[in-house]
Amino acid sequence: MLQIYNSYSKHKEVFKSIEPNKVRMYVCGITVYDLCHLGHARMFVVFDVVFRYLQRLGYDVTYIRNITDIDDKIIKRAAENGEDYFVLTQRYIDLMHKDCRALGVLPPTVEPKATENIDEIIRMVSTLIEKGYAYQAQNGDVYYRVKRFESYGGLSGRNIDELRAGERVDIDEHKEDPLDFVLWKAAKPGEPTWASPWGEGRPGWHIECSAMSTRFLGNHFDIHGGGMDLQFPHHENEIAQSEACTGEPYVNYWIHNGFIRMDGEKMSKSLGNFFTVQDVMKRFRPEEIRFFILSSHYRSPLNYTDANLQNARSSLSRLYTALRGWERVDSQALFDESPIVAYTERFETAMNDDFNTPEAFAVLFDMATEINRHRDENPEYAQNMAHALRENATVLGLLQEDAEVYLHSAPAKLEGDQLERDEIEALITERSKARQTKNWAESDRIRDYLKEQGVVLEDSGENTIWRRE
RNA sequence: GGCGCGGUGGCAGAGUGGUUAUGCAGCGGACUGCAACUCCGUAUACGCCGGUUCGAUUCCGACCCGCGCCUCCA
Repeated sequence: MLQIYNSYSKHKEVFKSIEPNKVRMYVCGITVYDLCHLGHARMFVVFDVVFRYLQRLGYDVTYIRNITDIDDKIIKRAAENGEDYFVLTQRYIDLMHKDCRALGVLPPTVEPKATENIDEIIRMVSTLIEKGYAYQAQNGDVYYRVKRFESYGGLSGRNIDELRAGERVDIDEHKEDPLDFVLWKAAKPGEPTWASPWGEGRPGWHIECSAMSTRFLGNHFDIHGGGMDLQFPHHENEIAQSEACTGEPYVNYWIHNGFIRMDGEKMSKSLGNFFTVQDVMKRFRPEEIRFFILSSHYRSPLNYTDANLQNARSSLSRLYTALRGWERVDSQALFDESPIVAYTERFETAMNDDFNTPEAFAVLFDMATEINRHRDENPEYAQNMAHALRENATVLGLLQEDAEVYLHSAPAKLEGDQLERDEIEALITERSKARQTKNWAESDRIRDYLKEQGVVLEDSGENTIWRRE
């Protein structure tokens, strides 16, 4: 039975979907004005695993992940570049998709954009005004009237008075209340705009998610996710907008992923201490990055260090090594037999506990040990265990590559020369000849040379296999 | 200041009121021409102080330290 930590209740709760066998899930994607950094990657990967695991449990999942393609930062960046905002956003959307593909992130069911849902946004703002939850101010902006929404603060655990007393609320003379937030921004010269009942303008940030989630998932849906930093005010505001608009509960389970850290601090754009996914992929395989992300629980902070990425490399190498030689055979004779099923049950128990991927990893490693242990003496069992290992890893989006291909692949986009496969194999042949004549000096010379080139040899009897490290 | 999260062995990272997490690294052994891979074995642990308990790393309280949100941010 799946349990999910609900950020709203601050407890783990048994997951029960609104409709039997169906899950409707919305996740806040990114604002597309720059390259994805590791923090974005964590969000993509974490919710990809949620998506995959819900499907594994047999749910028909509708997964919506939006793209924010109009906002202040986009407009500013486009102006700096002297290009149209939609040229800028399209470029970064393409790059985001490229990063996601590399990281093994499955496409969501629908990936809506703010600018393609302006009608829905306008409709929602209109309803909020009609119901007295919103008002147009002197400056033309439309604001949400926070004090009208009684349960405001429920998600982030704060109340309106505390927020008002907070030091960082900036006073805006146009707002009735400093906590009110913008739903529709009146046009400023030179900005992209859309026509609306309140004049030319563009949507505020929070409203797009309310509008798009409602459009694609209905008024009330199962899961809403995003980064921890979106809990307040973004998600709090979404609840206020949607529930005020529809009069129905908005979301049953809120899931928030933790941050990536650099030297103990949150990795973020504003602090400037971030690595882009592309930066890291110059030195590590995308799968190593994915492994690194899933090696800690999704709600915990995750420290970015070279050592941790190296650790992911070694660990993944161990798993692929166990899979080597058991490639994609359909035989399932033993797959359903109890010793193997027991591991899969342990794996699911781990995942059922709020997507405990580190615990799930432990099971995968135990399976790997089991394969290695029985490789020679009971190959049929090992084969089926390998099959089961791969099946379980699929839920994490890992170990999908052919083991031999993975282990032969370059772990980094090295500058300079890298030995080609043919050269490596020629050297191995040469070394084998030396070994046959017990010319150990020559044999070791070749092995040392390859080692310097990042190629490790493994002898087993007459055969020698290799991998890159 | 308000709200919240966390401090686990050399590193990373789960978990539990009494029994091996797991991975990497270390040590010993097997395998090997030597290695690598693999297997077997093994050491190192639960921030500090009290309390509850037969027994606490695990529950409760205080304290120290770190982090996050309160402002755009995954």
